[in-house]
Amino acid sequence: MKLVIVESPAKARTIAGYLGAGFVVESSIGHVRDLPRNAADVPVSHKKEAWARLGVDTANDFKPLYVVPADKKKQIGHLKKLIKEAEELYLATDEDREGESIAWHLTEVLKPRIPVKRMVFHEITPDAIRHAVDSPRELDRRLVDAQETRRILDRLFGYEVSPVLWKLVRPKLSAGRVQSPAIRIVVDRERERMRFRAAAYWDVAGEFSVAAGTFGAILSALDGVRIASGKDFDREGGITREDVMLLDRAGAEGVVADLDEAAFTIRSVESKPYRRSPYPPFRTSTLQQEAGRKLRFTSQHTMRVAQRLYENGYITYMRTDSVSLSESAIATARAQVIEMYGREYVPDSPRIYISKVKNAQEAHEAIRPAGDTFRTPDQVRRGLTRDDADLYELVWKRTVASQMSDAVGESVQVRLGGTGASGRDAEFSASGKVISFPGFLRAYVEGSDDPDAELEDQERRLPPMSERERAVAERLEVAGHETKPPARYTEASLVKRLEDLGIGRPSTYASIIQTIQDRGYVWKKGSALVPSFTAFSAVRLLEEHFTDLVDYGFTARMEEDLDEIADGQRKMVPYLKAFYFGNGHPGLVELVSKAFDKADAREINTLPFEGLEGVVLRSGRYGPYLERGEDRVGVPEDIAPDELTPARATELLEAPSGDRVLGDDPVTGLAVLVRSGRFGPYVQLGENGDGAKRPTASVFKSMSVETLTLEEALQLLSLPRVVGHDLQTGEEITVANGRYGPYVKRGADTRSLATESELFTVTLEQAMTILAQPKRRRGQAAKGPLKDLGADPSTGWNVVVRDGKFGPYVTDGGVNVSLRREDTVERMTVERASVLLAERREKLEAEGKPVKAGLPPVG
DNA sequence: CAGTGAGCGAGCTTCCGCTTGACTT
Repeated sequence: MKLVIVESPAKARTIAGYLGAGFVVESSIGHVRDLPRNAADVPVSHKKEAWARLGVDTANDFKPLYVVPADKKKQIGHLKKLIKEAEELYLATDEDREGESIAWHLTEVLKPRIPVKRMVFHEITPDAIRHAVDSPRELDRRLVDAQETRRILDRLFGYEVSPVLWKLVRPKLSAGRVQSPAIRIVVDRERERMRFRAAAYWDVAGEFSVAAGTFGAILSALDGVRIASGKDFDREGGITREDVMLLDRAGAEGVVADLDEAAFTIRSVESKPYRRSPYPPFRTSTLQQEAGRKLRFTSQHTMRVAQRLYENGYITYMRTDSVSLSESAIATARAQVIEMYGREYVPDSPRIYISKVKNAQEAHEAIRPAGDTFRTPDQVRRGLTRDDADLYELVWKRTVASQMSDAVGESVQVRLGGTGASGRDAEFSASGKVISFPGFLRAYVEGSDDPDAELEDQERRLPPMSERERAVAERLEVAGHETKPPARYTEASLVKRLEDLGIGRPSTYASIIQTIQDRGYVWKKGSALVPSFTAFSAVRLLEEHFTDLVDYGFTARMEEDLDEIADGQRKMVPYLKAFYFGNGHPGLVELVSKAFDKADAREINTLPFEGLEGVVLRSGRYGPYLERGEDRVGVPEDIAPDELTPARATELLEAPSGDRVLGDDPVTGLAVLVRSGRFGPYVQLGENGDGAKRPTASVFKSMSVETLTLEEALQLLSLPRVVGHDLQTGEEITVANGRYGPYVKRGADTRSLATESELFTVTLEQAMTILAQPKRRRGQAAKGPLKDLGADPSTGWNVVVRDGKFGPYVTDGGVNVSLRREDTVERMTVERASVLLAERREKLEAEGKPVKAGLPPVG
């Protein structure tokens, strides 16, 4: 028996059918080993290494630590069993960097003692598979090196830079080679929108009739001077040309009045041949784009549906950057076109598409209907859900159209003019398009992100007319226009932009979109991707401190370097050394430490906002807020950054706060308010305004905001209360409500009170009694140790298990250490605790921190 | 982002790219 391993189970099933008896075809289900994802993934043997956090030994030639992820263990076990019965192993993973790497990892994990052959194919047809089996090759270690370099670089980037964001922006944020430029693209577009100033312009639209019919035309020039239109303005609202005339409403109305009785003549009719070729077949990115535009699918939904179609044999593999079709697929497409539309709808020779995508690895075919004869959408629709059938139809149409003839026709440009009462010459123009042979357009028209552009493709017929023919203005109307800011990215257009930059891979486009939303960098408003204020802070930090890493060309340059590693012109270790430690330029380590030292959190979290004197926009722990002197007001989550105009900001700052006035304080005459704050409801004496501090007090938990009375509020505001003076020392004793609840205080000495109401009732004697008691540590003293383990055999100090805010821990009175994941309170022994404590002491010493002595056993 | 007093300590978050089921609700 010969064992063949491919990446995908569905592919394994297909190939098994082609190879027949004597072969067992199985799958690896993607990568089988990877760097440890987190501390829990690191094997015990390596936990102590300083580099365990990274999973890469940066001091020793970046040696990676590989582990088999939990969800792959079962399959690896299965493969190990199979290999025992096999006489030969064929590694048939994709022929690209990642596929070669999977093949190598398989040999490392399975350790086969039988002959191992590497076989590759780019299309799944019986001939191609047979040929691949008959002409195996060796594993290409240099290609594996290139993959390993890519993997390590991504890990170092992600795991070194993310902590900088945790410290300076917000915990749990992330940075990476792919996601960070993606966020930057979205933020950059929002910045453009914020800078954008609309420009208004007017023109005149006319309806004209000639002998053969009527048509619409737009005023294009007055006395030979071109009328300004949308393309003549820049994004700051300025006009970019001096030789055009800008019409305002009055100007446009003047033109209409002037032309009231004018006679018009056709001045020129120019026609040019029109020809368009079909689009190439789908690859992952274009499938996501078109499914987004035409079916309103998200990238993720498109991929889920495509996966289902693939597994059930409807389409070929859906994660591909290739646009090429197998010979048999081309033949099938052409035959289907002839059958459905006729022979004139296929060109004489087949169309061959070659990928122009940066970094294309071309391990697969384009996405097309599976099989040697394509089932038509009508044939499959019955057995499929609506979404499945719609996506199949899209794939089918695009594939068939890609082998069809060009669309051919004529485009026509007409100019006509007349003289106004004032003697001023006015010229109008109109354009039309007539398609004489639709070719591929019969089957497929690509969608567009821009609705105006979509109209461009449509046929617009003009009536036949000739030069010097008379035209009558049936109607002339003024029309006002405004320039529009550049549109926000959609999932589809962001995927396209990333692909154009060579960032990300077909298998990751959908997850990139997901990640940047999960991290709170981007949110969706309809189908538009809107960057959060956090994204602005993060991008700013990265731009200032990791300029090269978020450069849009970084991945493209990395890919060139990886190609050189795959070619043998360059070596992995020196490359990673230069990236990490620097080489004539600062390395990653230096950039990270500089960012930690120098970056100013306050500055990074100050966001772009202009137009209001004394008002700044900041991003804080509780989200974005506007600050004006003492006043602070939160910015609602659903406001997009470019919508926060000075007018909107003023509105927020002036908005009634929802505070309730309970009445006036009889002593000061000031208003008493209930407000809602960070720590819950509180009462305040006097309105904000002059910057003076206002006394406040938290509303007791036993009180309700709705029924709170002025009397209760005044009582609350009477805190802190002086209870009296210490009978011995004369020190003042007060009671107050603090962040840990009610307490009594004498100098620096404090004790908690049991209830809030005691704040009003406690007498001096009671306060003295409470203060005389030893300080109770919350939890510890109250609950006592969970378990007493007795004397540590190595130190002699008494060890107990206690419960803390981070869960159970052992302590000898000097050093504390949390129980590990594998420990439980019940199973804890003094021997185990002794080991944990020794480790902790060692670590403290290594970090130069003081190690406190423990306490001996009592008695 | 109202202000206010402590204590004893920890470990985690995160990358990109290959692939599917196995989970829970």
